[in-house]
Amino acid sequence: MEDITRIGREHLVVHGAAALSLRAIARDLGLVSSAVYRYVKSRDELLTLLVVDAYTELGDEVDAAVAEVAPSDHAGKFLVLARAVRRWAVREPARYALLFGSPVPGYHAPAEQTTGPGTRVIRALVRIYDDAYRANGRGGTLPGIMPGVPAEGMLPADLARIREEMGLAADDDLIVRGTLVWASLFGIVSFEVFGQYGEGTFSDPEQLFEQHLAVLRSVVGL
Amino acid sequence: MEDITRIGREHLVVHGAAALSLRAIARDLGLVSSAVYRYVKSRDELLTLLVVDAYTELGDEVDAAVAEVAPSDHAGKFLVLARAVRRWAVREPARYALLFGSPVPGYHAPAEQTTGPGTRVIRALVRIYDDAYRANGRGGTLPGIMPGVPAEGMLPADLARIREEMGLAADDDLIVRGTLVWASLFGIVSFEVFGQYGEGTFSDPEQLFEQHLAVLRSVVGL
DNA sequence: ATGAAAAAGAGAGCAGTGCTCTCGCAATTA
DNA sequence: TAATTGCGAGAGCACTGCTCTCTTTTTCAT
Repeated sequence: MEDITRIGREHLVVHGAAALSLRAIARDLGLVSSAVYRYVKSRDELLTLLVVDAYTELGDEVDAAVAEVAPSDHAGKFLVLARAVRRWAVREPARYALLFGSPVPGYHAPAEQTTGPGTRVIRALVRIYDDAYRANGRGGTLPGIMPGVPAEGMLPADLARIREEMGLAADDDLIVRGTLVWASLFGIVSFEVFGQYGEGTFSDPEQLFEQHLAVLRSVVGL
Repeated sequence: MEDITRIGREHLVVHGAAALSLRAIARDLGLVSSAVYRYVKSRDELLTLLVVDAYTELGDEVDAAVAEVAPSDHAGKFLVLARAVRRWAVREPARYALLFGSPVPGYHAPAEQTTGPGTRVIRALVRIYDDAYRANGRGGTLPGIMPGVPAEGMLPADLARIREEMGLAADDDLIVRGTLVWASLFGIVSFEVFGQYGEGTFSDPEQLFEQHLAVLRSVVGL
């Protein structure tokens, strides 16, 4: 099993997510293709294995980075979290694509196995926001939402449910801003990893990333 | 050729990007597989065709939406642009994934065919920022970048080149914020389309999107 | 140690894929 | 009318996921 996931990981980084082939893995293992079906029920199950594996490694690295920062340094925790995400993504573009790119066709990750490791980053992020909110209050540094867009529809109920499920103190506005910064973080990382900025547009993506982080900090009041 | 792209588009929306099969398209056309190779050199070329097709449709809809707004209403133009992007993405998730998801394995879009239509949205977005900057100046509504993160490395040179190539008036800070909002926009759209928020977390994604837009407006000073 | 049970792998085979080749028919053009 | 060109058919190669049966190896209890 370990051999299969190890070779699978290698194939992932070399050939990409959707080109993952059980037969090729079997060849590398010195086995015939049918033999690996003893251990892995299908290609989808192998994908799930690799998804969980990737989520876990990303989560471990993010947690380790955040743990290095003093508990009261909320802004510092935010920065190292974001940098840990980017570092992992740049180092492992194929596995990043597996997690945050287009869903693999015909494959739907089973929620019961992937939601746990798949939510580690956002849970760490939310904890940082909420700790800062509890420590400093609202802070007053947040640029105000433009008037004329009150939360409508089911959104307030959703936010209340999220606050309860995750045991948050943050108000609606901060939760909304938190999800925005969360999605923005992966948006800018995806743009860099997937080459959406265009070839050679930014010769120093890390510098651009740091500038973006500085703005995102102010968005969420850190 | 039109039939091929049409059927290809249909297959795209039904089966997804990487599952695109020339043989299946040939079947739907009542042809044998080798016959379509008269018109399309390879599967990759068909993908390029569909990529350009999708970029063009997205660009057309964005441009049409922006053109409906009064030239002086820069914030309104920004909002309708963002909504047009989201609307198209939600309506065409498979084609959106083809453009903004993980790159299809083994396929590299030829720049000379895709960069033109592929940059229409960002060019429209940059034009909005820059028009607003020219009309209102810096505005002073932008929350300041936190101290300690001056632009370093090659970034200032890159920004200067971009300013010249696109004929911009905006200063470095606004260009950086513009790219951030650009990436953030596609980040939040991707999260919604690719289901990264989690099943049922937000029952009204459009409301969340509107809240995010309101914050993004303030990020770029609109 | 022996014999039964379980595990592991081999091999064939089915249906599908991208793609290349040759062959034949049909339409167009000189 | 004759030649050229365009278009489709069909076979074939190497690949994929996956299922089936068969054989070998290992494990374990007696």
